[in-house]
Amino acid sequence: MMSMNSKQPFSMHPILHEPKYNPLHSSSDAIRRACLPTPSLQGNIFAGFDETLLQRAEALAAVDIVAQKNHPFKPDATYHTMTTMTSMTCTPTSSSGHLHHPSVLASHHHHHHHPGHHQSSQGLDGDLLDHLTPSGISLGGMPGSDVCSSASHNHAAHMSAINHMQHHHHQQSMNMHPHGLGSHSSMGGNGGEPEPDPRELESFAERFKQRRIKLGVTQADVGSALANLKIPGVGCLSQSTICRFESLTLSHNNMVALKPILEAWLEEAERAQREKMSKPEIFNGGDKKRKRTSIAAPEKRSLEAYFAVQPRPSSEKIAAIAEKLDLKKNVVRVWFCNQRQKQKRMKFSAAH
DNA sequence: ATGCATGAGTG
DNA sequence: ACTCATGCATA
Repeated sequence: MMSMNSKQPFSMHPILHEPKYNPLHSSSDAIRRACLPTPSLQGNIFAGFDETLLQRAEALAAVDIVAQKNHPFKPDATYHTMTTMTSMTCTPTSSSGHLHHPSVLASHHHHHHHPGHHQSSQGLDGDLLDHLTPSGISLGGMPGSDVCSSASHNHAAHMSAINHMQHHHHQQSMNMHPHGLGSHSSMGGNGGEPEPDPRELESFAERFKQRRIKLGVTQADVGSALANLKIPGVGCLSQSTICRFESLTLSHNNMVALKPILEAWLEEAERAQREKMSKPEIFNGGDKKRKRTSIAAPEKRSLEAYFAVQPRPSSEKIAAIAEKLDLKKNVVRVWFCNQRQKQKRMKFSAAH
């Protein structure tokens, strides 16, 4: 047995590599913040009261529970993060596991944005959550469970050997200023990936998937195989990322950054296969895991309702919401972060 | 295919 | 404390 080889054990190079993608596009416009499944609520909230929102959400939630009798787990129970030194990273579902270093695929354009706050509906949220405020809650009837201040982040470090190095400034939406329109692509430092054209990306993703399947390779395989390409600054990627690439559920910049890499892999894979075909030879072919928190439907509904009113609640509000829903503050915070990311993607794809 | 989570980089 | 890119775990 000799089998394969072609695998490199390690490859850690802290290369700082900056993929530069032309800052031009910036085509993300069309900012619309409401595409959540609770349109009816949104409209009314502002008109009248905040409490309504909550009660509605929770009432619905309650109904939900009863109706479905489905309450798999307590929001709180499922949470544990222990990656007791999980070995390395990439060991997807099938075949090959290499080391890698995810990284730098980030693209950066210009940067600026203002995280802290902005936007309309700011005054509103205040009202909305007023009830939630600690004082309000106490009265409300949830004596409770403390948890309020608990930073609660039990996750032990999960040191994977991964080195992320990205470099990004910021980009899209919000603060892009259209001045400089006459611009053209590439001029400053664009050498490889010319157009951030959504159409092109879309068709590429589709072709990619098709060719990948033709090669008989899984998404996970692609992810780990990337490390074999030895592209500076590029290690392997997860099945998740490949899947998201194919389904266009990554941010535009992320898609643009990944495209050349996956394209390179595809070419290489097809070339390798041709080579194999040409010669009739042989071939060949635990620890503690992190537990994923599962937010129950009722809580999720409430969160969505809050999000519709205020996508960026303050820390205090997050804490209040967390207590109210009996969730860890960190879980709520992360939920909002993920929700924002998701919404951003949705906005983008909706615009194209 | 997706939900929740981590972490680097940035302010 | 946020955004963004990614990943692990899971439905």
